[in-house]
Amino acid sequence: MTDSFDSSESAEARAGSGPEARATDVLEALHVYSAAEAAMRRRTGTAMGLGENDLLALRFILDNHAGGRTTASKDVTRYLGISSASTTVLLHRLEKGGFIERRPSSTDRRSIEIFATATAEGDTGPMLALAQEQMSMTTESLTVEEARTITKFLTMMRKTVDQIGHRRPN
Amino acid sequence: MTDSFDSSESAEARAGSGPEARATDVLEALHVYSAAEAAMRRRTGTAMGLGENDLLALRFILDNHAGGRTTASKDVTRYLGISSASTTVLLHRLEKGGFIERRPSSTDRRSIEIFATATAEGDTGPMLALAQEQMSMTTESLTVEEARTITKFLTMMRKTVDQIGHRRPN
DNA sequence: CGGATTAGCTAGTAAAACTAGCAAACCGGG
DNA sequence: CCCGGTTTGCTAGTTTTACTAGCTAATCCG
Repeated sequence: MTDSFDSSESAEARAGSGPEARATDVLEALHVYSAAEAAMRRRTGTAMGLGENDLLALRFILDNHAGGRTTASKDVTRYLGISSASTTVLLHRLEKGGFIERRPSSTDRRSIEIFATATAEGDTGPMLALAQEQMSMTTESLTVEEARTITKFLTMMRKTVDQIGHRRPN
Repeated sequence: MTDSFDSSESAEARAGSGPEARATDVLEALHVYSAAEAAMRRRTGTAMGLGENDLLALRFILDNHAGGRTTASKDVTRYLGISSASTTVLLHRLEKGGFIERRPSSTDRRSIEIFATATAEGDTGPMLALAQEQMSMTTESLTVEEARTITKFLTMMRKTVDQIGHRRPN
């Protein structure tokens, strides 16, 4: 699938060359990674009848659940960057599929609280957990220094990216 | 938009705590960045009448062009991981928009060669270049050491991710 | 209290992917 | 040489999924 993306090896191959080449290498590696991740999500998603955004939303909800946080519709909306209407339909889709439950919030009667079902934990969980675990193994091989560098870099890049092309849905 | 992703600040805030916390911080930062990038691509794309995959394809073609390689329909198909039918329509869309030209291949008469037009270079270029430039500025502030660390990490992660989804959860 | 804002929903529309299936060109064994 | 199998790109019709517009109910705040 993405195995045919020829440019991928060049960044690694050049990973120790001239000073100007570095910056583009990083960008290219980042870009290649993004493509690989999207492809992975597509594989995983279609394998269990979910779209890319459905999967992202589900992971988001599971992550929140694991962290003891409840998730609301608006959170998903903001996380995915789609409209609130799309989010409604997406959540109904996940509910009908038996992955989540929607209960009215106890504190805000306009809002809903989203819970992942046992199905989502047991069926999706392993699937995502496997990915998560393999990725964790990679990150845990990093030194403290390296981890800090990478985290700082990614946060910087996120802020940069957030400022490109301003638009506000809903 | 993604500025409201509440979990985002935690990775940065914790970026100096325990050694085990680092690994998850890196993963979280990576996730958050991915979401931000996808949102950015969505914004940029709709701002110039192109979808996410259109933009990815165009960048792929421009990259190939810059590297002296010609692009065929099948290459785009494999790169994006979509069906050949979708690729056909996508390319026709880009052609009608004046971003690419499709010429019959000289060596294989079934195949076509895709060329980016001056419009794509001059019109899309700046748009993408702006993003690229801003991101470049970020990457260029890195030291050699940091750049190497990040590139190595991203490449490792890509390899990990490439192996996910070719397996069965049950 | 009363206007403004926020959360979620419905309805209808548009974009973009999919499947199925086709014609032309290419490749390779007999 | 030639005939079956494969590859490339295409059309047609369908499905998925996000969008816009606009609504109701709840909450916030001056």
